[in-house]
Amino acid sequence: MLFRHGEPLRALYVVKTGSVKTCAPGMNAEEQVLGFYLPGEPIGLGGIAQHCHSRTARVLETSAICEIPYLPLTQLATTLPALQRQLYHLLSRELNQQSEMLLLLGRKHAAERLATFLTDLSQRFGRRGLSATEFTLSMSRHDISNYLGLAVETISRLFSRFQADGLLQVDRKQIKILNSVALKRLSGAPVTPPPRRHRSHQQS
Amino acid sequence: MLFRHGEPLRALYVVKTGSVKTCAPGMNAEEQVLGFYLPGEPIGLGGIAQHCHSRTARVLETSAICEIPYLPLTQLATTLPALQRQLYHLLSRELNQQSEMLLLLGRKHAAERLATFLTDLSQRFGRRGLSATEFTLSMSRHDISNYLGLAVETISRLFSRFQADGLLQVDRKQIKILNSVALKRLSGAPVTPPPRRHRSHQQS
DNA sequence: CGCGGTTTTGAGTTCTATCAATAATTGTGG
DNA sequence: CCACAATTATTGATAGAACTCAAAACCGCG
Repeated sequence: MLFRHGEPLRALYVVKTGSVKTCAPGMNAEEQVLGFYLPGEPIGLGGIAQHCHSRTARVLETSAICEIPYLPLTQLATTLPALQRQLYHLLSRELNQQSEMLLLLGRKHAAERLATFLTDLSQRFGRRGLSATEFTLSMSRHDISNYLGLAVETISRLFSRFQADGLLQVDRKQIKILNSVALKRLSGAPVTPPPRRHRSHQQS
Repeated sequence: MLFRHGEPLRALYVVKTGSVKTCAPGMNAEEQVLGFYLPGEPIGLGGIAQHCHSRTARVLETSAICEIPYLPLTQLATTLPALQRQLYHLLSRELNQQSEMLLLLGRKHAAERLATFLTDLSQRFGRRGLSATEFTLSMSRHDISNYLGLAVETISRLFSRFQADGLLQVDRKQIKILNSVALKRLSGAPVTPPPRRHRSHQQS
């Protein structure tokens, strides 16, 4: 564990290799997964103001983490406007990512959520020079389900379905995206909004 | 409308009287409601880094809004560390509020969501010296449902149910909280986690 | 008073959670 | 290294929560 919710903030962190998840204490025992962090991504921004961590950060696998001591950073920031701006920028990026999650949790159904999750991961891997179509999930199905607000079984079923539909090739934690276009379309607004016809006896 | 998503950020705003909602463009035409702002609460923080608004802000009723020009503010902040810190603090508060919403949308069912929403409003009114038990909702059922990730009909039914259960007294937009304790308990982790028994023929 | 909009209520359907059981994988000690 | 236990993942059956469609009730307003 990198740090725990509530601890005094001694440093910020950047993932060098491996991956990290951040969690907040949920309602009933189980904590809520709030984000996954891949190489190059900064962790702990949310605690800057309170001088204590707002999340708990756990590594998902053997990882190399770069530690940025907090005090020197803020002191430097007071004299370096560019650094100051960069910190704002990172904070604000976090905020916008969370807004995306609000949209996902509030308006998307299960398949859209998983598709969004996978496309997002894909893009982030791609941005780091890694393969955008073939990667391994460092987090468990359980973590994914928690993050996406679904049941583990739903995630499992969706992986099976996506594979059956030729969107993915899934082998345990190894993912290969076969049809990124369809996946992306599925993740956002489907061109044809699910034309659900019930009351089918009322057809004209 | 106060400002629109994407516009250059000219000022931050603080609600003096009335109320405001912020929205982001959703997937299918309809935009997603991301927050409601009551008197005393600051709007527009999310855009600080990009120098442009990340949300659209719409007033919900006749309101008095205080405008804080952006440039002077940031310039002042570079020389006033206390102001700088205050800005971080507000940004970070926004972040934590959103985390709460992630929890709500990801793990709570409909009744818990509405109960959370009402207790939150109640507390915020109370903090401003207004009645915490009796207030009027400035937003439509539709806005509430959008914000909470539910259907309008569900909101309506829940208001009816809460009233039938003696939790609230609802008259159109007038709300009177009759049992704030029960409401609060409902909003978080119920003491007895919903003991749903299906397969009831298997009872011992 | 009649009209558009919002809210409420009702009926039926769908999606996803839950329960249950099995299979696959990982970890552990002999 | 293998057998066993323990976790994690998959698959199936069922139930329940919430959505959709539909229509009525209610409200504000010209």
